[in-house]
Amino acid sequence: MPDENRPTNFIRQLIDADLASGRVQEVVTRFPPEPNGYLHIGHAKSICLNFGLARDYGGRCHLRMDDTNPAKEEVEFVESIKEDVRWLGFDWGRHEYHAADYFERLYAWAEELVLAGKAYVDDQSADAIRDSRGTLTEPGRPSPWRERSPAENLDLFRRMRAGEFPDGSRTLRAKIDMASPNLNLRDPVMYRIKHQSHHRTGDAWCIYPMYDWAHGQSDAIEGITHSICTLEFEAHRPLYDWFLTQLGLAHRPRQIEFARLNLTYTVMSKRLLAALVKEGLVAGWDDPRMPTIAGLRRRGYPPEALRAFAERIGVAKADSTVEVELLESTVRDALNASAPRAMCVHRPLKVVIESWPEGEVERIEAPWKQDAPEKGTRQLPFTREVFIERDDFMEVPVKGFKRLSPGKEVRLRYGYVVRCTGVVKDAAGEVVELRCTHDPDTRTGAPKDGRKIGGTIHWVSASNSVPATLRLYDRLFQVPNPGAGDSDFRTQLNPASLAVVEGARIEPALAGAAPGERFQFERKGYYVADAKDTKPGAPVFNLIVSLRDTWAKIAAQEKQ
RNA sequence: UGGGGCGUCGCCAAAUGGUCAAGGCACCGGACUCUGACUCCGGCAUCUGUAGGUUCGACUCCUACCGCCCCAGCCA
Repeated sequence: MPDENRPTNFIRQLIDADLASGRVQEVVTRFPPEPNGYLHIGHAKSICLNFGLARDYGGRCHLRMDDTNPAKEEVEFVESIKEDVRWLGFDWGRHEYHAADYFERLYAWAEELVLAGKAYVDDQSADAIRDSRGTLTEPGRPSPWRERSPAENLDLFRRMRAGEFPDGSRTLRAKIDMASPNLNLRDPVMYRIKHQSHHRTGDAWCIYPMYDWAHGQSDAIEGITHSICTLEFEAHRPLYDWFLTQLGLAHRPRQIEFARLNLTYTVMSKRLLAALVKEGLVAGWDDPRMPTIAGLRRRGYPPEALRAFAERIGVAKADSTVEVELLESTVRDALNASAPRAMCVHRPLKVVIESWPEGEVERIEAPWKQDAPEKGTRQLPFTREVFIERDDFMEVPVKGFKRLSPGKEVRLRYGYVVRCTGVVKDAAGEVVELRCTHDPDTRTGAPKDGRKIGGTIHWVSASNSVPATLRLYDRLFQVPNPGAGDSDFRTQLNPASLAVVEGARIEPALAGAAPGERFQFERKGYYVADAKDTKPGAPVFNLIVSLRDTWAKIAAQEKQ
């Protein structure tokens, strides 16, 4: 039964009604991707919806490869799809199916329709079929082959299957209504001839079923109760139902349509995503800037964040575009709860603490996560020379600046309060080093005299830190709706979507980060050790999402 | 244009004839803070595409209009 705490939606209400009326006794859904590309976050919405419904209603969700077009599908995609669904946290158990496994059954049903005079073999070319389909306002014209006898149709259809005819020479069409205002009902094609081997059935077939003919029947075979798909299939529903009715199948799945996900600053179509990859605009399907599940995984997004996101955006029928900020907020939420904290200086500025004895190292024990003592601690070596963030020093501080500037104090997180006593510049006038003194009484608490320390900044030991490569990712596009109208999304790419920082310094405890391990680099953002490129001794971290930065916002407003 | 859908706060999205126009994100204040993070407090639609109508009462029913999306693949 539905969970009272979960937001309702129209699909749950339909299911509730079906259950209440006794139309169905259980809930069986399916996620039916075509294995012709990588899954993206829009698919994640559908996966969470279908598997989530099955989970909440104590039913089941099937994973079905909708592989009816051998020209586009590959096993590589089948594998990536399974990996992605699993990674998202869903389990289809033994219910993995392929539309291709139903080819024989579908064929037999097609013969039934032929015999019943409800389908016919059409010898027209694709062009001729298009020309006779009519337009939005004019009815179509019947094919000259529409009135063939069932016997002749059966013979022809069998010979189609036997491979007697070349590609495109004939089709099997449902005999419905060439004057229907719904174009999908104007004798839709059920089978086309394609002498092409299929990733699953090999060369067993040279005719392949169309989506409309395969989908509803596949649903029926599997006992699907609610066949959930996106809005563009709404006009196909009468056809979906027509086939089921003609076949007189006992089990009647019900098709329900919902609005697909759109995200700002993102493209979601497989075509555009493929173009980004093919044209080398990104580094591959799993480039961390891609909205593919593989890309988001490599980026470091935790699967629970994607699930929470799906929950937060809801399900409805109105076309909508969700702001990426909502996704980012969900990711921060998940990571804030789980990620250990650590320190990483992105653009190091050397600080010499003149009051600290040369060569002395104090090992400071700091928690991995302050509110989660069970996560343990790590040691921070405090030394005479440390690095701080260049941005955390201003020679002439603007108003409101709480970090370091000449004569002022800041706390080095988990360490001491230091005061800036000098600034060293190079010939060009660039600040290259700071001189400071520390207050030895401030290691564990506030200064004895009660003076307030406004800011705390992160730091690493100069001698006991490790260099790391940082990959700072930002949105791939600089416009909210790339490709809108007749614009070319290629011209809207964000040139700063990837910035590589080579000279960053991380605390020593981070040196051995395992690929895929996530951290919050305090005051900066959440990072993940890159799954492919991070190596012992040469760590590479990807920015998952930055921390909210109120100061940056204030500073930006001051500027205007 | 024929058919099918959809229009509630900047973005999502509840509400299914009875003072309830939820909630989240964003945004704006403020508190707290050894992360300018997190957390916390407060603000944010007299109004539900528009115009009429029905009703004691309408976001929810009716009518008309306006706007947006989908359909003319032997793609899914």
